[in-house]
Amino acid sequence: MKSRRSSCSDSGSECSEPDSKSPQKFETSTRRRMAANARERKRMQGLNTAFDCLRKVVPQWGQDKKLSKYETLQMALSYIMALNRILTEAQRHSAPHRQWIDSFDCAQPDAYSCLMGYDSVPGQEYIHSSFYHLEEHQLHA
DNA sequence: TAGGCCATCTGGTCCT
DNA sequence: AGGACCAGATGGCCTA
Repeated sequence: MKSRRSSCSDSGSECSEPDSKSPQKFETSTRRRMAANARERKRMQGLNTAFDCLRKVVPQWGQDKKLSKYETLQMALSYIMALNRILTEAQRHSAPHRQWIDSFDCAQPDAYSCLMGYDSVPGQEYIHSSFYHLEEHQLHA
């Protein structure tokens, strides 16, 4: 566990004034806050898992240091654009090999797992939705 | 020691 | 009402 806010800890007890509400209401809101904190923690862990998955498929060029989240996103963007360009060029210059290119079903979101080399990973849905988002963004650009 | 990166908490907003 | 998502604040850890 990393840092905690000193005054408003996991209990959430010091952030509001117990006297201003009935003890029961106070307890309810405290319990809700704790549950919300736990959900948020879990959500962020899922997000980090997705970032780890992304780091695995993005080129690092021998960098021993782990890419930051921002760097990972930048790298993913560059990587996708580069692959896209390669594919476009290949399609343009090698019509006879069209069949070979078309065989890359991995370009479909449903088949990302075969690109990534595993069948199912936690947070995969998040990655898929991100790719959908990217595609939509490109369509509207 | 400063700056970058990160985890966590929190309150607000939107959606179901 | 409650959950998901988001952005801001805060403090810890690490490196140059």
